Amino acid sequence: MTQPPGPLCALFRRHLRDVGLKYTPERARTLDAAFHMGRAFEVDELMQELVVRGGGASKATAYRTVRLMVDAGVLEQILIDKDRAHYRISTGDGSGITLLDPETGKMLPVDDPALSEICRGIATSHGWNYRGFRIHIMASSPTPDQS
Amino acid sequence: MTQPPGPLCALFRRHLRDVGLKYTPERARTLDAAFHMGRAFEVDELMQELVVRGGGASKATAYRTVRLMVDAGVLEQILIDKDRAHYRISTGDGSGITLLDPETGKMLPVDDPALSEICRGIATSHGWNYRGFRIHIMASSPTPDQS
DNA sequence: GTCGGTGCAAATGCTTTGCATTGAT
DNA sequence: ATCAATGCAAAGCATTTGCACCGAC
Repeated sequence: MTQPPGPLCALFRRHLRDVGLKYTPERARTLDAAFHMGRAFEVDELMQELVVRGGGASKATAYRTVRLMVDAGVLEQILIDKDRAHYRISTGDGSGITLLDPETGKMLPVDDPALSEICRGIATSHGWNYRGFRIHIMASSPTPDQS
Repeated sequence: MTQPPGPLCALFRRHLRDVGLKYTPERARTLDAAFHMGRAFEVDELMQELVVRGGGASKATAYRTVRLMVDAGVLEQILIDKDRAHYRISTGDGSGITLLDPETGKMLPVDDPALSEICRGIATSHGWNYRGFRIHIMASSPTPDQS
């Protein structure tokens, strides 16, 4: 059973402690499952992954746990589809560029320093106080076969 | 009564004709109102604007008309908030940049042709088939007083 | 025994849809 | 008369919440 990397786990545990909740085996399994999705996912898909890994969760619990992970900064919500929320393991820096295939959910974080400068410029030129940016570049990934 | 620019109107009328519907005064007013929002808006806000301009619309009609405008390519849906759909006058290229104040929820769609080129470049340099991009620039909006 | 965890079902809130009425040609 | 537009209320759907029961310390 591969464990998620320490930092994620620590982040989650710290948050749970801060709000007076416990790091239960259930929640550990959910974190584990989220980490092993390896791509953006919906709550539904996370629930399926939990079942596959043994020991599912009710809809209510799944949603509650996902929210906890978002609050903890372990997951971030990404907006691809108006109807269903998608999540992924957080990039952690609040800003980021992500190549994203809307169909498969596959993601690839990329970097481009020039973009952050441009974004900052756009904000200031409108008189806004720049904080950060998030870019989703929608694209079809090369070959769906080779995950 | 300021009319929306011809191209938008033409786009809308053409689509309506294509699907066998009419360009009624009601729809003209809705297009007009959407154009004059001058910012991203929710369906609710569009309904309020319609009331202000005289002659509101029922929830059902408002939603239906917004959908028609999206289908026509006059509006595009922007994904900022999971709970409510936001729309704005289409930039035409399926991509969009939005200034977003996380605290107030205020949004301002902006344009920057250079960015789409950069994003396209990023996607292709990774071997992905570019579709579009979405940029959220987080920033604090200026105080409303000095608008 | 006290707290929090969980699941079920009911509630929410945005959005869509069914249906009867209304209006235009 | 026909065909589409409109409004109301009901339906849909993802998500949240109320509540009762269960388990750990």
